[in-house]
Amino acid sequence: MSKKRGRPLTEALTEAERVCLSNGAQLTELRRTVLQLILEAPGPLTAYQLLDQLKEIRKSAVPPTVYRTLEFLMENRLVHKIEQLNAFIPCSDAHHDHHDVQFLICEKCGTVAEIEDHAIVRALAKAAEKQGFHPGKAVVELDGICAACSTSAH
Amino acid sequence: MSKKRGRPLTEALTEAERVCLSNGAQLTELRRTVLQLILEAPGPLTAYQLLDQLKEIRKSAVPPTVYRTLEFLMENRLVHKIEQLNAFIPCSDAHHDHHDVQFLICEKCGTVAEIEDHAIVRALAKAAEKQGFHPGKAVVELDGICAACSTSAH
DNA sequence: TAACGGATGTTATACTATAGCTCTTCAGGT
DNA sequence: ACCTGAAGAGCTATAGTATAACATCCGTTA
Repeated sequence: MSKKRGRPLTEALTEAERVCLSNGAQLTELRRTVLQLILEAPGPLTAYQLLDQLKEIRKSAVPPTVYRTLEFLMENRLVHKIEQLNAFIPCSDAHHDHHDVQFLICEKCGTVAEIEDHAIVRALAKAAEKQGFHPGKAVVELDGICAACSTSAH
Repeated sequence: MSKKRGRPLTEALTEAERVCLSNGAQLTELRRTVLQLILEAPGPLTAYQLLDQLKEIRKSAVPPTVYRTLEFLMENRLVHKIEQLNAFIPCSDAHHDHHDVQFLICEKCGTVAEIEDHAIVRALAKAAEKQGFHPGKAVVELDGICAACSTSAH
């Protein structure tokens, strides 16, 4: 799994603080800790992987602790859930529309890339309209092999 | 939940038989029964809902029974899993490319419509190519309100 | 100080899915 | 007829994912 992240950790956390403030929400120590674990991970983390790590820091952590925290972080657009994996990744950009994002899941290395492709969004909207369907959130997850894994020959 | 289905039950089952044969697979009584339950349902069924129904017919049914059967039915393109719901629906058309299908999930009535929109497929392929990503299967699930629910005013 | 709302603690349980081994059946080769 | 191998199904146990419901703590404000 590649360790590359778009932003340094502290910058991402500061940004998260700002986002929460502007949403009238508080990034408490627990929430900040969980977000940090997700940011530091080389790939998607399941709730229970997160729980195991969290327990080392916060003895009282149990499943509801992490699920509640994840719910908060998702509401505030700081993390995404990957439905196929039951796992969570940091949101790469708090500014884009949280509902119109797509994921590229590499079956080799396990990394998940987040993209925001407007052609896809438009195609989805148009297809929905054709059916008289009023769309809310879209789940778009592509499985395959990422660029790095397909060039490195094995 | 609307009860409308595209095809009569027996026709769908006959077609399923044909598909399995041409895949060198056998639609056994168990598999046929499970498929029929899914076809008759007004909406998506979870594995355990299916299990409960199956138990009334086949006393020996346990979770692996239904999961194995579902795996078979998915491999043979007879059912789809809706990732967001952990639930299963019949495939509306065994002929289309099983990987390039999209779902419209109504939050009001719970029905799921299956579509095959080539503009979406093309947009996905293009976006993947931009990233050097080699796509396999795509999960595309749109949440929203279906035409029927948005016209009937409530 | 009382009342409240948000955050977290705590216990229990519900729901989803798979591992791994056994047993039967049936087709194909001898 | 006999052996064998592969597919299907039975069976037990357990792993993994998620939520309900109620208790407690704490800071703000009426």
